[in-house]
Amino acid sequence: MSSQLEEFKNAVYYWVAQIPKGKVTSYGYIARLAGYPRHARHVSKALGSADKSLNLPWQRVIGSTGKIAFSPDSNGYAKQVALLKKEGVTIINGKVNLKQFAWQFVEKDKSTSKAFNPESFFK
DNA sequence: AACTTGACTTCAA
DNA sequence: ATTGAAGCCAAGT
Repeated sequence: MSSQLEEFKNAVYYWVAQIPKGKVTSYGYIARLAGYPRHARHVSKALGSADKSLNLPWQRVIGSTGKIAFSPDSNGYAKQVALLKKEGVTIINGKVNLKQFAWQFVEKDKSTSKAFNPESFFK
């Protein structure tokens, strides 16, 4: 059996992997999709401990206000900005214009929502 | 057991 | 638009 922590991580990784190239979303949003509301801070922790072989687009996860979560002088900050710019996302003063780049997982199309089922993605 | 620490969020000045 | 306090919660000291 897998620990609850693994469940959480897998769910987070799954949803982060769904973010389309050139779009961004927030830690809190991922937490909700994963089924763990109020765990935004743990999403960042999970990403930090994610295996690099998963090739997760971690750079597409930012703060709820569109701000890069890393400290501006940090190493990760520069890396994240570079990666985002590379895929067409514009960053102004450390922030992304959410009106333009925010990703929302919309389930209005119920017929395809089945394709996005974390349960079947792992294992 | 008590306190600190985050790649967070929300709300009120 | 900015800032700061408070709320959040699992992990680490």
